[in-house]
Amino acid sequence: MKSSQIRILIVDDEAQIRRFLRIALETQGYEVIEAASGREGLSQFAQHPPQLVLLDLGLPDLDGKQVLKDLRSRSNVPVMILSVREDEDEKVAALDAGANDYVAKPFGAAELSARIRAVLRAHNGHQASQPVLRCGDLTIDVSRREVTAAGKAVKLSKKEFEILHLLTHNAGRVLTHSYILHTLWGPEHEHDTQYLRVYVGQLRAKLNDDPAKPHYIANEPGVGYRMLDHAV
Amino acid sequence: MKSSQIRILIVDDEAQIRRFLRIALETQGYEVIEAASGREGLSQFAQHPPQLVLLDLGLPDLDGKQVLKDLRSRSNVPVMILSVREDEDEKVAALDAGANDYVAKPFGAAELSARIRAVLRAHNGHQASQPVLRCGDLTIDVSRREVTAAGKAVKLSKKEFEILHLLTHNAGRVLTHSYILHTLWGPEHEHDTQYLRVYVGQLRAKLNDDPAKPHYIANEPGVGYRMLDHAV
DNA sequence: CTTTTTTATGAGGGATTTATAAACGCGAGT
DNA sequence: ACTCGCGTTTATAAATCCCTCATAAAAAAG
Repeated sequence: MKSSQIRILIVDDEAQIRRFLRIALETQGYEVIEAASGREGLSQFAQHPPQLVLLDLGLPDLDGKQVLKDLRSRSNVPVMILSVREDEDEKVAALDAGANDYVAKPFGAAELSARIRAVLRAHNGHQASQPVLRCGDLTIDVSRREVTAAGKAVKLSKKEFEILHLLTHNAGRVLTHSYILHTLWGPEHEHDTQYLRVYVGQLRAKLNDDPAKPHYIANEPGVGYRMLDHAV
Repeated sequence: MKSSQIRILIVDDEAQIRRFLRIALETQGYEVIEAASGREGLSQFAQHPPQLVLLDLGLPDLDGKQVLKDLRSRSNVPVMILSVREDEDEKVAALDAGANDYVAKPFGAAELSARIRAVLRAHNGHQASQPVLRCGDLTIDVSRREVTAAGKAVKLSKKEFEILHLLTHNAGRVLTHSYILHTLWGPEHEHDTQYLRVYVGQLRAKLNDDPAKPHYIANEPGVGYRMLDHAV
């Protein structure tokens, strides 16, 4: 079994920073593993090879640059340096040692995410890889276009997938009929509510969902539909 | 093959900055060409394709982001944004629009050079990184342009090879018709879906692949194609 | 309780998408 | 000039999906 979920290794000795990064990255759909020291980082890297490494330069045991060197000796995985040091020589040294980017602390979560996307995009070759959506026992791998419900793979048509994707992306919120229709069918079909009923019915059939006691898609009479997110 | 010298295009309306950059880059051995506006930048890009673009966001005619968009619609050349704006949203927007790096003015010449090296390294690295691609019982030797399926050598034409290469490089993911056409045929044939059908048919014939029960190339109706990666 | 609105679901026709063969134009090489 | 391979176009049958319609159940309103 291989999902296209992207794994990121954080190597930083400050637990607070690791926490902050983990939360920021997991909400983006990334899988996060941590290491509090250079040696642990290298060991983690060997055991669970990540697609990207976030590396702090100030580590207790090994120097961050040494860790980078070791990584580069065995892999060309993208490495982004996170550091408090604003020294230009430091940046140049790290970048020339093989780092793909150098972000000075403090940094915003949004900028870091965008830089991660940029680095991954450059490395994978142009196509930005999208994360895996999860909602209860439902997983949606957008780039693979694969859906599993309660462990079982479910084959969906294009429109079915679009509806499920839209609902899951806004899990918990009620999406009005007209909003869904406007988004997926276009403004001219905003009032063709029947379209939706048919497709939601097909979706529920494929997901083994009972409209009377919905596990996934719930109906809000007169308003629209919503994806249930019982305890994410 | 192009000349060994690496060409960099600077797009910035301030002559002073262009001068500063030109001096800094030429001492590093780069060939430098300049443009003072967005339109001139795009025209220069078309006439003398550079290996890297340094782009200022604040241009007199076109918006910098529009220039980036135009560049991205026809090339995946590395683009680094130079900007006085430190706004985080601005950075995120530029990076997500396809920029490879975002450097805030004022910056040091040494750091800029190092970042340029890092971006170029990452860009060149990913092409030379995998000399032979493997996916199931399919092997693709990129430099030799040789393909074997289930042990047997398969002779492919240029376009057939490009399609198979692109699909295999993103094995598992669904690549949309328009993405494949845009990448291999160019933006103007983005909607000529029939091209693809013919070539995918030829590929499947040469690979002995049955469209009804595909072993290699699977169709996602209404979306695109994907290479199957059963248990890598 | 009756009426009206909203929802669920099955089934089939029509339109779109796909697979495949085959013809055409073009340049490279013989 | 001829052939051959390749990329492009056209044509057509088959497969698939989207939409429509009909009907029944459920919910809301009167």
